[in-house]
Amino acid sequence: MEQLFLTIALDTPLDRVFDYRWTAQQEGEPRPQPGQLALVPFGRQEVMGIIVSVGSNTDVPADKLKDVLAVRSQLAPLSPHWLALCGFAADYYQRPLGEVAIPALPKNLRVAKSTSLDNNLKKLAKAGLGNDASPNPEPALNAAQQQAVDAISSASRFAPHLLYGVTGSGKTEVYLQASARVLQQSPDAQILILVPEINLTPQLEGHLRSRFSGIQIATLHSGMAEGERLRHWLAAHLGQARIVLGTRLAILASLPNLKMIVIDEEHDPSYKQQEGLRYSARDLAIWRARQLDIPVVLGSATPSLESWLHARTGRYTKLALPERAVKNAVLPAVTLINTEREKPLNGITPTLISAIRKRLEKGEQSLLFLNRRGYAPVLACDACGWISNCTRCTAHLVLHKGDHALRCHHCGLEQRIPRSCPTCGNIDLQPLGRGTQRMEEGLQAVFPEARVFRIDADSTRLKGSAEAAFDTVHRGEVDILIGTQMVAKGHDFKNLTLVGALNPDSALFSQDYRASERLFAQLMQVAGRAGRAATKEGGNPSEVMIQTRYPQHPLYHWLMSHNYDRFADDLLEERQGAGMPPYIYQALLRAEARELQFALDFLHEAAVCVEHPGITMNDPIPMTMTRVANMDRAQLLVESPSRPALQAFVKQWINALRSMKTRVKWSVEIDPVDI
DNA sequence: AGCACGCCGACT
DNA sequence: GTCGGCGTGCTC
Repeated sequence: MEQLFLTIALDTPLDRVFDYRWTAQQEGEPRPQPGQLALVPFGRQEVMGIIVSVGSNTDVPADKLKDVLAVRSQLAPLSPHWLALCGFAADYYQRPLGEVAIPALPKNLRVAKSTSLDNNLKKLAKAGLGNDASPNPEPALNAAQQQAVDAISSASRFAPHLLYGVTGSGKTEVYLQASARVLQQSPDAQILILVPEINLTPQLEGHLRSRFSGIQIATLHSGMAEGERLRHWLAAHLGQARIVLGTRLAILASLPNLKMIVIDEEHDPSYKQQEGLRYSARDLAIWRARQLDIPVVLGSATPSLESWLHARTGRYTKLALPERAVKNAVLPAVTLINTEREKPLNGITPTLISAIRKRLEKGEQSLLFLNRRGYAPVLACDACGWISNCTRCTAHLVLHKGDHALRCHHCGLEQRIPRSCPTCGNIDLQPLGRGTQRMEEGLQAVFPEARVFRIDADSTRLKGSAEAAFDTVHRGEVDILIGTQMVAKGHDFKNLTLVGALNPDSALFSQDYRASERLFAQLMQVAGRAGRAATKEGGNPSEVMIQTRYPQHPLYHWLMSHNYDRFADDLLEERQGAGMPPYIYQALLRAEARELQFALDFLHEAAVCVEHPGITMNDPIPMTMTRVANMDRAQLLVESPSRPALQAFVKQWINALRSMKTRVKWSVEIDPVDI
């Protein structure tokens, strides 16, 4: 009877692998393979692990060794490439392999029972995922699009392309036709397409289905039911699905025949995971493409400064789509409304009001963008100065009028709206500032005959309701749409000819140096919702109006001339001069404790606990929002112009921090985005 | 991280 | 007398 020892990676913070004993239970039982999943006893629990190697000896004493409970031999092993990808991510983000690889698998694969796996394998063997959408022919491309498709599909090796074009310039069509060529080149080729948000998948998925009728398309995102998630993951893993469309988590999908990766809106912050393993799906995509020696396409109207720099130095090939794909389409005119000179009434200036009225008269739609949900960001007492602060966070409780609640957007604390001031009893409490709910109410009062509609995280809390809400707008059942950044992405509204940004200024002077590039991208994106039907010959000319107190700000200057090139070049120069990313690399040590001083003390100790030549060690500082959910948070930023030097330092540092045995909760983030 | 064991305070 | 607080110790 064959006796083997399996080395297995488990989802635990312990930075090592574990050996288990395996004995063939019956004649002909298949030998376990690296990359297969194995159920093992661990401590007092049973957990799923990944076999990283199989051997006939072990250093672990026999009395400590336990037996493997089951090997999922019905599932093809995960490929060495996939394990290498997880290995790279683990190494780069400084986590154990198992903590990266295991959570990347669908939950139903990690449970003790294999019934869901077996059932889904059976289902896929019988019918696959199917795709009986009626086929749609390829439209003709303009010259720039054609050039882009040619460049991408003629690259048979690792080749990063930055597809640079405004909303409506036809980036999607380039993805589709480049994909078509790759799929034609080999009968089992797979393509991975990443999008920033779940909201965007249904629309693109529809395009893909009809263009690639008969070809199986898997989707992967966090909103899927577990069974469905497993089925789609398996279709990708088995190579049946030749196109995989998903959000950032899809970058860790198993794709045995991956031949091209597309990252749409590559600058989007949601590609950065903000909890647990804080990976950048975009960066992992680049690594994966290089490892497989395949092309990767990064698409954006406002590329990240990282990608912009790479395009300038020639590491990435820049493919520009200078015009809107609709023949003779014009970009919307961007104008500024100076709110110093023209005071807004209830958050909106007379100029913007009359622009909306004009659209109403013509039966066209208007979109108002306000990145602040709720009714008012704070409730205050005029008499004594009380304001609605969260008791657990350094934040205000936001007034939500519809459900009569004060709610903290950071810890979820919820209270009923007090009838009178909790400190002085004054019954006349005033909402300060304006959120989307209050704007909706105000607009309805100004335009009682208009159909005013709001889309934000609150109005679309229920599953599927976001899609339904967008459909309502598409069907023309809305005159004035008010929304947060949710409305800025993906959807193009045919009858929309006016976009108003109500209060974008706050990002101009933010602590976070990345805030302005995000604002530019956001305004550019929201502007792109309008006017796709407008042409030089007529149609509906569309307009973007921005209410601002700082009309002289360079950001608005470049935005009005649709000149991201200059904006990005200027920012890069600034960053280079100030020694900031993408010219240097950063890691952030975060600490949280019941009291701020504990966190700061820990960080001060951490700052001196190892030698750090070539590394800039900044001062520990409390986070901008110091307290969240009753924990005080502080951070320590370390920087270096050399990525390998920073990596090596952090590795050492983490070891030293582990042995410090503190009660402070800490974590290290590589390439942090919001500091 | 879980999940145990372990030794000191207020309760049926 | 027990239920339960969270300190520390271990996981092949």
